Amino acid sequence: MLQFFPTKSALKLKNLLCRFFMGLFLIFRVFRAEQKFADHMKEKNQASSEFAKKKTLLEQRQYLPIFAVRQQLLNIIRDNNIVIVVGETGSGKTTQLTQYLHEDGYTSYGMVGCTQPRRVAAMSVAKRVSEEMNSNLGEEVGYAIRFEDCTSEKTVIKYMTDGILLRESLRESDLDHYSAVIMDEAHERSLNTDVLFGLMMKDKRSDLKLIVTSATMDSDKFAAFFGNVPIFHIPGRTFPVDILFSKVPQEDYVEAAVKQALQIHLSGMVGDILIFMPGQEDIEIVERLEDLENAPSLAVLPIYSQLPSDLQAKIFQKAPDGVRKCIVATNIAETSLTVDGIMFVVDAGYCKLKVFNPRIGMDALQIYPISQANANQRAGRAGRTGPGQCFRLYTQSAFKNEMLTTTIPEIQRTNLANVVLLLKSLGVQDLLLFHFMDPPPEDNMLNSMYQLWILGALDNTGSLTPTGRLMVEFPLDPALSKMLIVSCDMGCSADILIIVSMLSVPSIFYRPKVPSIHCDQVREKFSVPESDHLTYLNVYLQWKNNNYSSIWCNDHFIHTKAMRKVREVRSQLKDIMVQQKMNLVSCGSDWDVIRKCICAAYFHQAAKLKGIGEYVNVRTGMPCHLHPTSALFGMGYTPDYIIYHELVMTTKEYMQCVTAVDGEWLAELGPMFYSIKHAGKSRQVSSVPPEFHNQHL
DNA sequence: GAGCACTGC
Repeated sequence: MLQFFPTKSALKLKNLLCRFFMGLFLIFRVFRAEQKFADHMKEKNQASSEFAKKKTLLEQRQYLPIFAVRQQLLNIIRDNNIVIVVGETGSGKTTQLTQYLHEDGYTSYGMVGCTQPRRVAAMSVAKRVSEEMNSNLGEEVGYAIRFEDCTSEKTVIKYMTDGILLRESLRESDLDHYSAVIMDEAHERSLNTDVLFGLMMKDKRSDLKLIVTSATMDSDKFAAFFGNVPIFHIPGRTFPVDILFSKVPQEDYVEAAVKQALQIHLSGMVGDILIFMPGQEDIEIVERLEDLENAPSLAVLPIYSQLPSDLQAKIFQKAPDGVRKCIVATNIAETSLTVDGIMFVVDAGYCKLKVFNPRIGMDALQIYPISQANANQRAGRAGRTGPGQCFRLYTQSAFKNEMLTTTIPEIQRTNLANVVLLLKSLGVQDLLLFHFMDPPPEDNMLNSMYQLWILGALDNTGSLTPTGRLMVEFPLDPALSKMLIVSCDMGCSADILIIVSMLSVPSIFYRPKVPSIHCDQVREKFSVPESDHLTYLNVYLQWKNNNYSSIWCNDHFIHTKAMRKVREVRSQLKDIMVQQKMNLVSCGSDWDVIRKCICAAYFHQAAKLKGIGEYVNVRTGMPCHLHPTSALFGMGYTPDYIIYHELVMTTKEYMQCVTAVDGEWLAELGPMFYSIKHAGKSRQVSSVPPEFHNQHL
């Protein structure tokens, strides 16, 4: 790095230059107006500073490991339509590959597209590359993420999230605008990446170059999937990390992690510590590390996605001199954010995963051992600024014999209703024959098709109905799209639009670590006793009445960031509704209409009261519980029938976001499920035998 | 009377 000190000779030089420019100034003044001169100097200064910047950027580019193999890489891409690139951390693949293809002429007949699994990555990489190419962001180099299209007609290099490319392929299936597509970080195997993989194999243009980047572990599998295509290896530039395994299995990983961190801290070695924990709860326990009096000058900083952003920012701030940072993180720190200065990683070896069970239509959020790939990624976090150490709180044999090499891809453990709808709209006839790299369980596919049939998106032959076609337009789960579509006929679309937007954003309510009665009292002000959905509507309307104020949010224990996102989602959905000529009307204060509309899209997720505060699933008979955050919880108001938005298994089977409905609505709106049984005076809704359902699969 | 890893359109 260059440093400038105002020495004597430098001051002399400055004086000389000043005189020189003063002289110039006087001469110019004779011929030109002052303003013109100023403009000229401005331009000149800009040009020279840009030259300096360009030079250093060019030098930086040439210093990257990928530069040494540039020509080889371009040759192999020229000779093959699909190439797997293994690019280690720090190789420069993400910023350079696109530019090399541009320099090699690929942008003369189409764009070079590059997908990223995360929005921030797409934005920041595009910014960097536009600087390296000496152009303004959004011109030659641009990016596109949800809610933000920063590209123009000039754009030749386009970074985007994988979801954007997937949506684009809906509109033009052969990706005509592109001459080359790079799917970066494909080893993360996001749902969108996996669907794109299959589509790329289905009917790929013969002149489209596809470059898939992967980690070493998956490269052979990737190459085989795409038809034994070549693998190209780019070395990385990171520092070595010593890996130390636990000699014996640890019973309590929280305690073990705290002990290990303390040992590092007291050993006198310099550098910050990063501890990986599975969830928020464990992180809060580890924080008590700070209380240990014998640990001087240690700053314990938690980080997880639900943490308010001002507290999140703390991990990036420099600690005071002599203070060591000890960051306690979920797997958010594995890929999503990078902290410099980490020399030690303490890895508990667990993470939380959401796994979908199609048989009962329920997600289970559970703690699982991480995979070897995760473990290596975590260890790598210690080697970014210098040589590091990674302490694994599990044995070497556990690593080798008990951990999977890679994590089970999302497509095999998630509800596929959305994927099925998307593929159907792309004209994929038999989904079970679709070319997935790792096919999802058949049960899962059939269940999703069944759910789409219930919602009227698929007909009895399994083809897309007009309703289904309309549902594809919305970036929503099928039941939510359905609710929006139905609401137009029921005259409450403006209200449902808000509810759908609220449901598309996680965690609206903020609960402080030390729970206060005040917080609960404030919350009760919004509560609509018969419905969480209506409670959400209420919150949004009140926020709107308070001019979308963030102070109002803070005063009412509501996440401002989440509410802003709700507003964005609402506006995007509204645009689609207008475009699809769907009418936007509010039913005002007639909230029964809204409840009925919710019922029309969620009748398949209903529960019946059985005992005090106990519910059973109407279809499966499985006991389900109201979640304690529900407006209906412990209110003494227990309706006979409710529908739920989501069923999640944590410590119990919990229904999240519920609304009271009339039993008769269920029979009326979901006749394929329910019939009214007349038993004396009272009428009961009963489930239609399941054999009936199977006729349609 | 519970507690929610992370993404994305």
